[in-house]
Amino acid sequence: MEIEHRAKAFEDALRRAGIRITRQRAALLRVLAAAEDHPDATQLHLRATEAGAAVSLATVYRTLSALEAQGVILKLEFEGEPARFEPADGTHHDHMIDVETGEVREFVSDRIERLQAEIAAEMGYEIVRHRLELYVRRKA
Amino acid sequence: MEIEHRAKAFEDALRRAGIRITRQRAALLRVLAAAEDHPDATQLHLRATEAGAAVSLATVYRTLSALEAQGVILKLEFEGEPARFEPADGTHHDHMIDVETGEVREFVSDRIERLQAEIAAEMGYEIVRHRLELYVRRKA
DNA sequence: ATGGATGCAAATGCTTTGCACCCGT
DNA sequence: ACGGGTGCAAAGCATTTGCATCCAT
Repeated sequence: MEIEHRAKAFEDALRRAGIRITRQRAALLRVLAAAEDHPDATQLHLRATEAGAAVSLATVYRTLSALEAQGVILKLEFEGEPARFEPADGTHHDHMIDVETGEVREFVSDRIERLQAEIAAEMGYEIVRHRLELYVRRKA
Repeated sequence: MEIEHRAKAFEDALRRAGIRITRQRAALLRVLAAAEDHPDATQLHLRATEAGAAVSLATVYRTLSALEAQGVILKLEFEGEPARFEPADGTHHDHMIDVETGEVREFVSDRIERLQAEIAAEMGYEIVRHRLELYVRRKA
């Protein structure tokens, strides 16, 4: 199954970094692996709890930090809401947020990526990371 | 002088919106009009205080909200720091943050703007606002 | 004069942390 | 067994808010 496989991949990444796989971390990894949306810490806490794995909110935060440090997940900070998280599945993408519904959609644009790099280079910099968010409304 | 002129323009915008120009607001407008950088609420509070105009931090926040609502200033929310503010001088631009020094530089790219609009349109949306930040490092 | 604006301190919301106990390796 | 991990409650930070007082219009 897809989710289990993904969860295992996460575990391996952590183990490689010398991080212990505890009951609560395993639970969170499974929840994250199953996430189709972009849940925040509280939602992850809730999902883990509903799945029968008691985890404290503090541990959720601590685990998310560790996962982010390992590059296993990405932290998304949209305007005016708690941070959300998504599994880092390798392919970089940016986000489009429907301001009406809150729905988040992903998109990629090689051309924009290239332009960003060009602009930075022209000013004597190289890009470490970037953030591009489009707050949109469904067209009439 | 440049700064006074800018500050007056801010006052007019507020008066037009039926907002009273109090001593503390006038002081903050002057501080904002003089800001070359991108100060946060605490820095603005400090500057107003140093300039001899006592303003409470709560009022700084309340005034910043009002100014933002009038479109007179823009709120910038970079990663991992308190919100910063900049006077809205009409021309839209994005930001490049030097991760080493914290320095913020502005840039514009019509091409990126256009591509963003295209992408949104293709997906059936129109852009309400967007946020593009490049976290960069000086090139070797 | 009168309703919006201010100051203070308390409250909020998200996130982090100190500490004593626990458990994965 | 031992050192990292956990839970709990308390602390931290940026920001907001209730309320009594004040002042711009």
